[in-house]
Amino acid sequence: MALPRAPRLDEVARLAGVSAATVSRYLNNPGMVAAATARRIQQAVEETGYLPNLNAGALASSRSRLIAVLVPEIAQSIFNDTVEAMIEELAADGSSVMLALTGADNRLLDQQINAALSRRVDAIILTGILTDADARRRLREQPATVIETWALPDDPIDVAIGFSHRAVGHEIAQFLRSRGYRQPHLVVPRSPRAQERASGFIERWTTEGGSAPSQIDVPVPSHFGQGRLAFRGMADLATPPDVVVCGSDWIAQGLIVEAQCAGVRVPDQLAVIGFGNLRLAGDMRPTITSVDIDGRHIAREAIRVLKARAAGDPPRPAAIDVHFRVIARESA
Amino acid sequence: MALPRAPRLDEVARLAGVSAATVSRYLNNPGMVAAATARRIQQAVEETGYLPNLNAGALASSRSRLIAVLVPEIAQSIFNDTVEAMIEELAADGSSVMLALTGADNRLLDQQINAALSRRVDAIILTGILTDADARRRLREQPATVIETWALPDDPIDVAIGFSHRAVGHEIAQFLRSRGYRQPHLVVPRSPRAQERASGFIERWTTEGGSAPSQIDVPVPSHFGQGRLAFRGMADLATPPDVVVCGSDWIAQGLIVEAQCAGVRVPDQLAVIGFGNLRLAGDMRPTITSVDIDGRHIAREAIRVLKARAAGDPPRPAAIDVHFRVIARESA
DNA sequence: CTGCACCATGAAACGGCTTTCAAGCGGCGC
DNA sequence: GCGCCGCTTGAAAGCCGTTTCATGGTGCAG
Repeated sequence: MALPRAPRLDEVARLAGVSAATVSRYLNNPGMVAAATARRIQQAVEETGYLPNLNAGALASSRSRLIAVLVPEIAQSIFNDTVEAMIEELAADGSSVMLALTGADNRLLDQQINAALSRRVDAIILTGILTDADARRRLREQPATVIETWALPDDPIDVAIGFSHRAVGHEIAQFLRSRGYRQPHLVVPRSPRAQERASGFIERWTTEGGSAPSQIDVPVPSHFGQGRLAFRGMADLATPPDVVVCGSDWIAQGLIVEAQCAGVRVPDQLAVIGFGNLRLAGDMRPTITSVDIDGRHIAREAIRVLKARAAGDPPRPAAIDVHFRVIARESA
Repeated sequence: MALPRAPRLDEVARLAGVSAATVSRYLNNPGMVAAATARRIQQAVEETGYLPNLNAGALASSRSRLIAVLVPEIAQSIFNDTVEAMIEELAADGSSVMLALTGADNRLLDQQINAALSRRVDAIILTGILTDADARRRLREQPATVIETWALPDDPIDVAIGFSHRAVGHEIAQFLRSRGYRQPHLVVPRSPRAQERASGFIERWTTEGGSAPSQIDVPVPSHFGQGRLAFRGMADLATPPDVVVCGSDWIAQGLIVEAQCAGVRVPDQLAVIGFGNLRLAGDMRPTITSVDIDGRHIAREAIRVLKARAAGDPPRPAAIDVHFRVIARESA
């Protein structure tokens, strides 16, 4: 196991018969060097197996090509599709992702922001993270681009890419009314986003003349087991619902399983709608009506912003609405 | 939005009335400086809001405090618990994680290894990734610690932390025999690990006098929908099974749902066992018998190895067996 | 009191790349 | 034939820490 020191830029340069500066230019901007020189350098790179030291590069250029992605957790997260798309798109663009977990309660947010800033990341992408006034101020007062995703705050820290959770609530209310449901029951995770969707739903539902829905709150992160519990909890309701609006597809799935075990047919006796349009929504039996969020779209918009900034665009706050779609399936 | 340049080490030093070297020592090894000096430095750090530039630090010390974690994907991954534990434990230890996705088919493995090496990561942790001879050679010929997890290869690249998938197969066979099942059917994802478990199962099952099980292979990543399909596929079998051995809890869950829809009672008419012991296994109705892997244990062992190496331990290959446990529940 | 060991600290030399500045060179318009 | 322009390239000055080596001072044994 011989471990010869990794080759350096100047060694490649010597081999190619040019200066280190030229090799650097070739690597970062191939068009800048003459074609013949480029060929010689490329050959030297291959011959030595040279891999640039990105730490040195980051130090010299104050551009780390490292993006911090902060999420509460990944074991059971509705954001995983978005995060996966983000990492893939960034990798294709030549950046790497530093993934940091802030915990469901955001306990580690400050610490992780510091870690990201210490690494001098080019950008911090927040997904599904609530930031208090203090954190927002800190994030505003630093040079990296900050992208909030999955929501559209009134006062974005920098750039926000997401959708209106309130509008989702409206749309679900609209959808269920159009299908003729009368008595909705809400199962709402204790997250600001989910609460906002619920509030939007109630707003529209009652405006349209519906009677106030019943509601139960559940802990985050939401998961299958909560759906089961939520169904059992419904036994206590004064007026039995004809449709359950679930804060996530997992909850919807658990609720359907429990209903079926109790002999309640879905959707004939009880309709169910989820949120997130996870793969299982289309796979479940019955298939689950849900709300689709295009994570890849969010990811691509984020990259677009980052590229624009890297190209010198003035950092000007923006809110990008990526919308959402109710996907009607069997369950509602 | 004023963006004054980030404070530097020497500014903190001047404010504290010491040299930059001393501040550096205090930050990396507080015990090295006198108590009174430490207090002054700490105060200066707080006053300036100093955050060390880890790129510069990495360059100077050739220690990046950055660990690359490579996984095939995260949207639907049985490794997420392990990865989450890994990131949390590493963060607690002061390192950050660069998460890279290699794709279900490992297509991006080479590219991601290069990205990690370019960042001069302290270690590369592979989870659920198959490496061909070429990749293994490359990984061996570089200075970073390489940790393979979730498996115990015969010839670890460097350190392996995992369990024997073959032994899992043995254990499941043993377990099902002891419960009196006679006719198993295997639903096996097309991943080397899953195939190895299946092979171990068959080995033990037939050795103990059981008749050869039927088997169907399914694509990776495995998910709920495949369980449903797998159940339907069972209609064609010559001899109907009395227990289905699934390659993941998701498959098991999908299979149970489909069985119930078909009027087949689980486990009375058909037993099911999963793998991974995801949270939903305990939440499903009926609860799913599964095989538990302690992801956090794997993560902690990995940290232990990294710390030992950082402390100067000679890099000597090792295979650490973290074992596994069959969790008996209602479904089998 | 001397000498020695040890602790706390500072000065300065890197670490490997980027980028500014300047210069060489060939070509083109006049 | 001259001057200017633009394209390539090189030299060298950073970027911001870490670490080695050296030094001054302190305490303790003899």
